[in-house]
Amino acid sequence: MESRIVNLRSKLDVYKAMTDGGNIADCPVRDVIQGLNGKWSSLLVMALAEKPYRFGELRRLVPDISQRMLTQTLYDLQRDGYVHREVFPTKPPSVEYSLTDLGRSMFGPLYELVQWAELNHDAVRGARAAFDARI
Amino acid sequence: MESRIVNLRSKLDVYKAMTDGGNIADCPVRDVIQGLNGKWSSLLVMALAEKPYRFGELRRLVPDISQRMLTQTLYDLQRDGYVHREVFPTKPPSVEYSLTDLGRSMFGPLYELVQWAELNHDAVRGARAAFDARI
DNA sequence: GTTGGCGGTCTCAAAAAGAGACCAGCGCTA
DNA sequence: TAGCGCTGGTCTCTTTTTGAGACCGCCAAC
Repeated sequence: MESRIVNLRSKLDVYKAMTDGGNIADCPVRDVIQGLNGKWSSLLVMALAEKPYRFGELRRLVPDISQRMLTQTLYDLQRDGYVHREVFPTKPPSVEYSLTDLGRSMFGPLYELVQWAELNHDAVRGARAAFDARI
Repeated sequence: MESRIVNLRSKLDVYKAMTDGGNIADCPVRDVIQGLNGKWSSLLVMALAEKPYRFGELRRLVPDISQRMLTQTLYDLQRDGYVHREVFPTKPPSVEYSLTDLGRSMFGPLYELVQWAELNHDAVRGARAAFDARI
């Protein structure tokens, strides 16, 4: 099984990849992860993995995002190659956002993490409550 | 294959999990993901997945983290149940941080994402460069 | 006695995020 | 024809988060 091989590989390998062998500050892996760390990035990728959406649709889909942050997060995702932006010359012009191949490829691992969160949010919330009670 | 089943499940399912079926704002999945979104969280989890570390060791291992953020991120990770904090009554007292079972369980999916980043950072950096050149 | 490591806390400045007003262009309605 | 709403944004202002670095008591070695 592939997953077994993965588990047998030293965790050190990946940690080294993340720290670039001492040159921690400008590590490419950290650089990439950083781009996904934003408050809204993963949520928007999850939404666009379902189907392409237009700006206003995303806005209504995620009502607690500000227009400013929606613009900026989509811009960043586009810049990093996860999202494609297409303007249709209708009146008024509409703009559609969709995942690129790279975005879809990244969606795989992200999906795993979200699935883990779905399975374990009770444990996390429990830990949080227990921690807060102990204080 | 499990992964095939995963791919066949509607992406909508997971998106719905992340959006809590309309109650997007207080969604538990988003809540959990949010705790991992910090700038330093994933890096520290990667480090602690290798082996337990003490405060000062982590500080030296990640030289560009401020002491303040190291304290706070470890505190948050501990609160969410990913990290265990143990004080040894030496002189001066030393504090060891290690992953809990929950933390190790979360490390799995996180590892996948980091591995993806390792494989694809060239593509991301390329996309970024192309995007910046086009502007 | 002074220096250094231990694991932090505190303060203040800088950066990022959030709230919401504002914009041009067009279609609809009154 | 005057207003209104929808399109996808930008601009400004305030609040929150992060970063840089001084400071803390304690003890051991020099």
